[in-house]
Amino acid sequence: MYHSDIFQQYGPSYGVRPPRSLPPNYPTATGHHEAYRYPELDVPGQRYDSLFSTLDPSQRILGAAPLTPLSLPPGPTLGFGQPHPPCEAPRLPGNVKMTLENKELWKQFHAIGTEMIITKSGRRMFPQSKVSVTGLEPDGKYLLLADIVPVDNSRYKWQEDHWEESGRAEPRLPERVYIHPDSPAPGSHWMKQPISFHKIKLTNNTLDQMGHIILHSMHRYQPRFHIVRAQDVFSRRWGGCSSFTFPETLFLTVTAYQNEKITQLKIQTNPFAKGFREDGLKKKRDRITRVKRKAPSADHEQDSFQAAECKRPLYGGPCDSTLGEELDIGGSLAIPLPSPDCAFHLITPPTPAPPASEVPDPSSIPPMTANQDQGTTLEVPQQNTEPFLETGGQSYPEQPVDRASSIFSCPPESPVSQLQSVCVPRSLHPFPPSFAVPLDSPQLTDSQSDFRLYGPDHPCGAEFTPSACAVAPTGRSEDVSARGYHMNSEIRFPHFLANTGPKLGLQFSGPQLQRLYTGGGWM
DNA sequence: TCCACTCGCACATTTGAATAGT
DNA sequence: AACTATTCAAATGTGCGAGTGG
Repeated sequence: MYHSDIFQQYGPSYGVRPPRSLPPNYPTATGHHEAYRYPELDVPGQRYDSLFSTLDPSQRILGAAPLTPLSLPPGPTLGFGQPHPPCEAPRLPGNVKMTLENKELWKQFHAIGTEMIITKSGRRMFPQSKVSVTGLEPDGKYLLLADIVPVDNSRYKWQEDHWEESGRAEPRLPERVYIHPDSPAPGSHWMKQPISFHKIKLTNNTLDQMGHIILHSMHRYQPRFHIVRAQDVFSRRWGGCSSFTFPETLFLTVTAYQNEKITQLKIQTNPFAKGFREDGLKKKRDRITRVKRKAPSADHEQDSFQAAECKRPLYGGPCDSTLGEELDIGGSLAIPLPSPDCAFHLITPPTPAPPASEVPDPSSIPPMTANQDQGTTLEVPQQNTEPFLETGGQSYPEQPVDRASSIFSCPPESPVSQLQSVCVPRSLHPFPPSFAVPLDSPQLTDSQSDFRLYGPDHPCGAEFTPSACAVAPTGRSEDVSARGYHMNSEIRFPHFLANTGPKLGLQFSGPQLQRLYTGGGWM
């Protein structure tokens, strides 16, 4: 049974975190960056207004109540292992662990260079993100969140058979956080079965109001997963949080696949793309069409690829987030199966970012390798931009697969005033060269500058429940979908907490939140 | 001309309502 | 009346390829 069957009253909802202020060395007025910089977004309290300029201010997206005084570790992730400022909640105990469930499939894609299609209307990720969690208190309530942050400060282009940099990255867009629809749920619920984030959708539409995660095309991104102890998504206090990344889930965004191998692998492994498999009707028909339309040489190229690389099964295990179901891998791709350790990297621990002048020479940083023993802690200079995953060969090194050791736990927290202590895997696994994070990537520092949630006052006092602060969702009757909720409807919170310092500004909109609102009340 | 991007298409899967049977 | 199983249509998720625009 899927989670949502159990917690039907909690539809998936999306959150938006206002963009952090840009560091001094972030590209600004040069080149084309400025044109996309949305400078008004830097102004506390107005960051999102430009995104919804066509809406009456009183009806602009919601801003859920002062969700919490805490924040997720900010991006960007300039390479794995880079220290992150903390969430403002204490870390969850070190025995809280997360593993990537379908990592074999992720590895398949990662070995080639994962590409994710992004579309205006939003596209799901494939492979899907599916994780398992252990170490939670069975009766404690937790939220599971996911977000996607840029890995570096570059834009990429596909050159014949590999990716290469083609300039600086587009400015960062407002970051959105996907809240798993089961949230909040007891630890026992999260631990009893794998947790699928398959409903995450990626878009390149900067004006998106559906709550999809907005990304730039031709950029590299890293999904992150966060476990937050809280009574509900609107909790004002978090009881702790931990964040996790899995190196093999790094991907490049595209509007059309560039690497033919990725296309073939997606077709072979994604059930929705069955129609494009060699034995599919569509494939046969299209092949006929192509033969008529194209020069023979093009077909020859296609066939040679199929012959050379697509004629043996990829792997045997489940690869889909369709919980527990084995995927039908009908055919044939001969992408070499790497055997890396896919240990996740706990990115939680953390201290505020130091001044740029304190940034140490990356070369002075001790080498880090994957499969580190649990609990190992390294002293890592702050603001290190050295990638966790060093540049290496095209394939993963052979390493013993050890699930237990792939789980990483942190020792007790040290005072934030002390040198930052970061939990890192002991061994690194190399990305394919095209995916390696350049050592000289400009640093994107984070500043925990305070920002305001919408509205200067919050006349509803401490009551930040929908009944106290929200207005009923709107929606025309003709917009009601067959599935029972209003399309394009929003739930709006007209009242907001006055700014009292750094806050996470989660926002919600769209049918998901309406379902949350109408589906059974609030916890 | 190149290339990133959008859009419509056909196909496969998923979902949920309607119906039949127990 | 309640529950389960089956059927079917609509919704949704795919990659493809033509067309567009910078």
